[in-house]
Amino acid sequence: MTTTRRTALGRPSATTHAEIERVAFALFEERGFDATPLELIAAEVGVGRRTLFRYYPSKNDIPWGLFDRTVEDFAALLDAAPLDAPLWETVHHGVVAFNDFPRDADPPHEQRMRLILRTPALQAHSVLRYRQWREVIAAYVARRTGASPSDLQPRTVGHVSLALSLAAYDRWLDDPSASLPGLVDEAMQGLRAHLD
Amino acid sequence: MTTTRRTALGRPSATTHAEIERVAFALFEERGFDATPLELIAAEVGVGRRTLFRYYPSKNDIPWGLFDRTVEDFAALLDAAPLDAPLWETVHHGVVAFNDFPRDADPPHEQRMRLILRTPALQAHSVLRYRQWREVIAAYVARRTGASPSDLQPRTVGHVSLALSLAAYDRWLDDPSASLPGLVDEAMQGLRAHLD
DNA sequence: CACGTTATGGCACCCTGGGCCACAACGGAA
DNA sequence: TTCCGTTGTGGCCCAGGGTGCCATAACGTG
Repeated sequence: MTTTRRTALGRPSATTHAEIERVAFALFEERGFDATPLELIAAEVGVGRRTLFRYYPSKNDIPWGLFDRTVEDFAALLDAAPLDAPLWETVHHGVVAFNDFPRDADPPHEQRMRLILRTPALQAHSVLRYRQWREVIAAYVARRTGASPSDLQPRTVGHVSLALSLAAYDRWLDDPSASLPGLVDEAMQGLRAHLD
Repeated sequence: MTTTRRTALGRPSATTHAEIERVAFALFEERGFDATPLELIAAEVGVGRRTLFRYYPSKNDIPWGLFDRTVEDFAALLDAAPLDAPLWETVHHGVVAFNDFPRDADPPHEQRMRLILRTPALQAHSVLRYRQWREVIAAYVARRTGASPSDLQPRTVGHVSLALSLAAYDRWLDDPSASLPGLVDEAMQGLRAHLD
């Protein structure tokens, strides 16, 4: 994305991802996602509609912020895990830790995830974003077990890890006072009990 | 949908879901989903573009055929299962059986699922369609355990069941000679082994 | 033959997204 | 100071999905 270039060469940017995000979230909150045309966001930010597409590939991508960055962190987090624990535990702890978001995020993590997971268009789009996240898990499992990332087992673990997270988010949005990582852990315990 | 009315009252329909599906699949196969405008499908079927929207709510819904119907069957299938087996087994067998599609479907199940799961726009849309499917499972689990369908456990089982199915489909599309229900079962075995 | 009923489909419109391109706004070199 | 390369902007135009509105076509019935 746009790391603040020290050597400002060429015309300076008219806005920032953060600025667009602030304006967009305010409007989404006020009028709803679907009822907020990009035209309006652009006007509010003070840029042309065309310019928004240089900051985000699509309207659906605006609420995600720097998710790509977060995915890289997730991969690093898994790689840094000790190898003496059982594989499933390592993966699970990674997933739990991943969902421990800073409380002072702006916009708040709850608002962001509520928007994404409760707006049909965004909920649909989310599978495309979560794809890379699943692949990080599949790649890790494959490396630990000597399998290929496209084998059934690594893919299954990727899909199931996402499933647990989504179930936890579902609950969390119903009652945001609960601990999100705690709910992910609880979902895993529930699954283990279910399969026992 | 349109069950063939014996008492034809008013103007008769100009086409059928089956007809649209046939034409659409042929065009999707030939030019790809994104590169096939509804305009073209309509022309080929011999109706107006506007009319297509009276048969399908969106372009994304065309490939799904009678999935709604299938969901009802799935619910019935779970309800008919004996109560003496462990809950997880009942659910799992339901999921496996659900994925045992007739070989003579038209268009072939493989072609349909390949289109849906390998086209990004359709892959995204699929979560909206699979929602009801997940809810059938959550409702069943809730009924069997005395919980609420919106509790964490039923939702988790719904999400995880879908995860297993998707992992199996992923593999199956790579190698369609394999048995799809077999792969779902294998995914479940893999998960159990993983969590052990 | 008129009438109610049901489906069609044209028209106007809004919205997302992308190609194209002139131009604006910088820093640096001459 | 002026010119130039670089980089971001944003207007214009178009394709395509999706919706509301409404006139009209194509039936069966009385």
